[in-house]
Amino acid sequence: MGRRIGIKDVAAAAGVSATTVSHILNEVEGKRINAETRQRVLETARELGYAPNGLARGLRLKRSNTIGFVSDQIATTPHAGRIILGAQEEAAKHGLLLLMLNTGGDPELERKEIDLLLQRQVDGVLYASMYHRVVEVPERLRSVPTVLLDARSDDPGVPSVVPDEVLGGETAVRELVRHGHRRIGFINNVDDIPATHGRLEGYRRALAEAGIAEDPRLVVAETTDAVGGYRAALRLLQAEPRPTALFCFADRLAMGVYRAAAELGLSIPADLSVIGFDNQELICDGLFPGLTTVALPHYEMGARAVAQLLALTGAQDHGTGSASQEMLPCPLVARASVASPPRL
Amino acid sequence: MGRRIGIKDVAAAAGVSATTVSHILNEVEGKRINAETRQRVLETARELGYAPNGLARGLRLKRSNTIGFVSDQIATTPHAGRIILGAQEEAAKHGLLLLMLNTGGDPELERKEIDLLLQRQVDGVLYASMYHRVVEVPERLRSVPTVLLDARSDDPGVPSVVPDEVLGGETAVRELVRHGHRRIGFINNVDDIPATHGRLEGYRRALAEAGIAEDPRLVVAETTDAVGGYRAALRLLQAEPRPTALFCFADRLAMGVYRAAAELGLSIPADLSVIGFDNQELICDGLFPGLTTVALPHYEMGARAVAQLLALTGAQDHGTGSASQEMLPCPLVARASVASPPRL
DNA sequence: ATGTCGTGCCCAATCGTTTTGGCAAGTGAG
DNA sequence: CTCACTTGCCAAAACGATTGGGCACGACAT
Repeated sequence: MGRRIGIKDVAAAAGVSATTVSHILNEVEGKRINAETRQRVLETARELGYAPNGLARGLRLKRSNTIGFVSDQIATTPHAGRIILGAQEEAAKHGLLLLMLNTGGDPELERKEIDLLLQRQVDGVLYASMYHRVVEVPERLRSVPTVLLDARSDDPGVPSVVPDEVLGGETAVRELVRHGHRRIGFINNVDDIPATHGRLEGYRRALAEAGIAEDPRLVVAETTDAVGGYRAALRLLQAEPRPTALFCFADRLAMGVYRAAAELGLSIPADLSVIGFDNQELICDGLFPGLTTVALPHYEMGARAVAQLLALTGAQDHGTGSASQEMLPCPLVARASVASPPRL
Repeated sequence: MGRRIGIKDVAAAAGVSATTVSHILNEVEGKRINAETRQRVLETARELGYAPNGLARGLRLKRSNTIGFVSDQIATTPHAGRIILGAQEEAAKHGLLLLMLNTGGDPELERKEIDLLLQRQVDGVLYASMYHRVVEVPERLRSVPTVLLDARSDDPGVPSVVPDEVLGGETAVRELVRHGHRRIGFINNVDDIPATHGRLEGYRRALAEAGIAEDPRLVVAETTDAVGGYRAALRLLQAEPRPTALFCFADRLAMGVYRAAAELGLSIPADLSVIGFDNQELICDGLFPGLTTVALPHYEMGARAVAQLLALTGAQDHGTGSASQEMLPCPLVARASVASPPRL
């Protein structure tokens, strides 16, 4: 079991000092190296398959080229994988690796785990939430550049990346308006979170923009699951005149809406158009007809968060400088559940 | 911005040498320390909030307390989060952190990323697949303890953790038999992967065990999505006599089965019992009635894989020794889609 | 011959730990 | 008083990289 080969091995093989090897491999400015020597060293390094020891380098440079990914539950929610993926790929582009860590929402555990991260000398931390919400940044993280992911802070000095809920709501409703709908119901969520308020606001803006008066009977709030969607749809579809389209706070609600529509003998999209939110492929593709929806930009959020972190660590000032609370648009994903309203 | 405090700071504050502090904090055997000194050092360490520098320690110990988690696409598939979670939590129990990395199935990228991991001196690698399959272990990983996760190798020397597909199939069909079903259809997958063969084998064993002759017309293979399930169900439910229960290779297929049943005027579970596989909560809870299914033990697989890795690194021999190809059972998750068959 | 300068390389210190092999002081026996 | 032994601690050498400050040598001018 041969020891991993180190810089000294290369130096010895090439007949120079470790210093010189380091200068060459790192292309240090202001150091004069004979072209021939450089060539020789580069070649021996390649032949020997030399790769620097990250720990040693990190120790010396006080940088680990590693960023911590702390999340409450993210690893367990379905679409969250794309956040991780986005972050990981963007990080990889810059030679960074992600140290994953799930707190399960337990503050005690969170404290311990963050300490573990800091011990590992992470260059920065992504503090991610499983759904868009407002959080406090743990005290421990003050000492290291931190970006909030799918979460934001009340302190405007803390950088964050979240979806633009308002614009997302607008996008959904505009799509319905575009197809000619004027009586549009909205099944909202009941929780007091940014998405609830934001999407409602977007719904209203899109209606206003189209010159449609809001009918309060067309907005209901329900628990965000299929049963909630079912109940809400039954209620909404009793209103007179009956709405020709429903905007669901979440795709899961739409599952219930489909069932309600089937029971009422309404065909989607001929009699009723439905649009969701989240773009959970399992649901959207599983329903028939396919559910048109608005996607949360998970991948992009992950990527942007890493980019922000990089900007932060680049700047000397941790915090006030280039920190920004970024909002990403939620794109429409058209499938087959939206059509023109039925002729009366 | 005060420098992080190191072991020397503690030593100075406590009036002893760094050596002594190290001995005390690491509870080194065979070193005699005065009880009073020990107390004093422990206290100053706590007061100062000392935490060892992981990089320095790793460099010295040649262990990074970090394990690499390499996956093809895992971060993007829905239930995969639980694999990560299981691995992460088990790792955390032993003070290990997970370095995440997604190859996207690109071998070139995979090679580069694995090199990155090795540079970081990971203590071991979890090589995970997004679905149970047979893989080759990349050459690069030969130099470090590796465990396959939701994948296995043809080389029996390579340890791995996978779900027990056969037993899972048996579990599903037994549950139907237990409720009195004797005509049980199976909608299988079309791909040539272990799950396809395993679950079919399980189906057969359960039938045999119950003394039911297999009717080839009751087994069909379809693409694993709602549309496939729909088509397959229409076909199966035409057989005479009509099956009273369907076992679906995947929950997604069940979505289509529900639709087909509704169209045929069959009520679930009164007229038709349905059982799925995967336990994708989004689907199982979203369907009405809730889908009884067999769960893939994602969390446990992640945890077991870490445990195996630990066993490997403990043993001196990388490979042949305690390496095992482990199969985990898939537990039944009962909801509301299975009942006794209708009286004829 | 002496001084000056550029070129090409290397020495040694450093990062923060762990660990080996001590050493000084105390204790008890002879 | 000397010797042997224990107790409690510490100095210094790793680990593998980076880097500031050289040093030796040859070329060229004076």
